[in-house]
Amino acid sequence: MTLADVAQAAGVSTATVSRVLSGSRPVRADIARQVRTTADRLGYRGNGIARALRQQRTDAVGVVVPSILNPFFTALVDSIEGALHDTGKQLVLCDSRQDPELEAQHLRLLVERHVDGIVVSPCDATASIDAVSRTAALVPLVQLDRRVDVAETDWVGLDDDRALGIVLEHLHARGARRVAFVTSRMTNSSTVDRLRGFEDGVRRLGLSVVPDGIVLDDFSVDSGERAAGALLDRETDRRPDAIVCADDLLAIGVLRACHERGVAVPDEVQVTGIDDIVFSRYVSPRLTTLAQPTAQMAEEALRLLAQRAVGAARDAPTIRLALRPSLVERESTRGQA
Amino acid sequence: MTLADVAQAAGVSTATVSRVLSGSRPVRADIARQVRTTADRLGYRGNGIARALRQQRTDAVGVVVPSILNPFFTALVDSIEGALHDTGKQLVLCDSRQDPELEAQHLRLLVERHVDGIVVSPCDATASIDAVSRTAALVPLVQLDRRVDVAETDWVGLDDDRALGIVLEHLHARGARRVAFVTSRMTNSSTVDRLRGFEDGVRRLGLSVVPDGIVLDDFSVDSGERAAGALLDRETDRRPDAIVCADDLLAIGVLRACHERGVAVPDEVQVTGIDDIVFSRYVSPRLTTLAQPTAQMAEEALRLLAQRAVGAARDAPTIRLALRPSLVERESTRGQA
DNA sequence: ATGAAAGCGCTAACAT
DNA sequence: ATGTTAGCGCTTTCAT
Repeated sequence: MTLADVAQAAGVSTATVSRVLSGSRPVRADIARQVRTTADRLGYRGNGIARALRQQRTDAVGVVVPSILNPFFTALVDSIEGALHDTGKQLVLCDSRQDPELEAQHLRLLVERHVDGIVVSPCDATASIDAVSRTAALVPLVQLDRRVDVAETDWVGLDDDRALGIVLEHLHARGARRVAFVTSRMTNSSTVDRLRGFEDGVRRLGLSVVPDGIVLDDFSVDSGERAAGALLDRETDRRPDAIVCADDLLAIGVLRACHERGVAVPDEVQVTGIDDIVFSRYVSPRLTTLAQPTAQMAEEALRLLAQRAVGAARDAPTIRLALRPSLVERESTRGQA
Repeated sequence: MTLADVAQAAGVSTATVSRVLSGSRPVRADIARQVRTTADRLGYRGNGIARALRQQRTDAVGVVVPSILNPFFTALVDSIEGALHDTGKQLVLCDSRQDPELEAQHLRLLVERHVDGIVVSPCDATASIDAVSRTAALVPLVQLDRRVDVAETDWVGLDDDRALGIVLEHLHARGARRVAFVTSRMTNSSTVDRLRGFEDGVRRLGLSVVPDGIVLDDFSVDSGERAAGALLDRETDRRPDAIVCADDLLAIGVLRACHERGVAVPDEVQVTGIDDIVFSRYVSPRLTTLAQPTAQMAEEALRLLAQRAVGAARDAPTIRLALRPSLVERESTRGQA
């Protein structure tokens, strides 16, 4: 069942059928109707592969994330899928499982698949450099959230410096003075930027960091729980009065550790996260956190991709779009003083 | 940069280059080496679109889920992505947002994209029938988790009858006698099957259901919280001593409602979920639930798809694979009596 | 073992 | 406004 079959059955040329079905050029109304009826009757479907080969465009975009199981990336993928669908494109989803090799392999496959563009959140700030820059040389590519510092690609993400500033100002205004920071190992850009933002904010606001107050593990509930354990099981004067977390998973772990020890949140210790994942609203106490504008991030990323797709802007200067986070005040920090 | 370019540069025919790079037929060792070197030097990439057109195979599988934001489907998609990658295929992800129209549109696009197969969890037991059966007539298709009852497709999912049986036996053994069931509206197959399983189990074990003890809303934390509110804010003798939930989101909402009211779990009320989403381990008390074997489900689904792909089994009798859930005992039900 | 050439199904340039 | 035809890049007969 091909265009040619429809053309023959309708007694017209393949070009006419193509024009009718794609609407690419005007066709006499009665012929158009006739073609459409015939196509319908035969159950003609169209072949996106043949079209893609001819048009050099697949209407597919590849997305590579470190872990779809991380609720933040789930939300991001959801936003991207929605935005893509609005423009008639589809999403090829790849999970790098935090493995640079697997990530590189996925990128290679996406290039072979000739996707129209690639959105990637590189799992490792250094180990991902090669694959990302090689790929960017072949296909429009935009980095989202995490990035590697190679000059030649656009990036959309959170303004991490400002993010930590907002959190620390909030905590400071609510009476916090001796803080701790629970984060992941410094293998990705978000982590690095957030640590810098934390240190800048501490200095600026005249806060102090408790001894061994910066704990590095990975983005998971369990490691948040461990980290908080270490911060809470010590003499009162070395305990923090606020624990800032680099993401919500860690913060939820911290809340669990507090609950376990009967440490009152927010009265004894205030706790904050980043991302505003769905579950941050459902823990007790509900988590104060910084929401990432995932819908806007997705939209901007795809806009940049589309821009690079047209030859003109192919080697325009690259853009870094740092979006503003918004504080979601809930119950794990104190009310207005 | 095409095969022809490589062929010319290496001084051989395109056929030879193709044979070398795909390994489809033996080629003299020195020529092979020469071809590979040339391809490397030129940075030749290969064009999956052209290959797909010629081979009538895209190495892509479409996946359509009701909502990627539901952690159960996230886990399922993750499992599918992993299993696909192991077989060199990629995943085209579509979210129907619980909308049968959107779902139908996604299915149509996947057919046009000529994916090798489709895995779908239909969002509506009746409204999805048309699109699913039409699609199944054109492409190998397997239903996963939810299904519509059309004869012509394979299905892989949980043994829902048995699932509720296991839960109720567990609760009964732990002293529960007057139970309630919190579930979603009867618009999808899982829901229908689970309700039947619940009613069968109640009868078999001689349990009683409290008045208005079956609450229908949707699969969300908020609706679980509402439902539990209605069950708990009543005279003691009309309260359930166990609340069975049709998924973990509902159960987490129920736990919140209990916490809010100071109702002790599991001492006053026992609570169970289904799915074993990641967060069920991180609520307080940790949730007793029924784990779905998502990895196995994904694997079986893809196996069935591959089977249908070969012409032979194209119209073999359809298969329904009901997998056995496993109980994960945590803190929201009582210990061994 | 290698090459020549057909053709997968479509669109777009060109001709009428 | 419509038809004819080349060709997107690859794999796979078929012939040698």
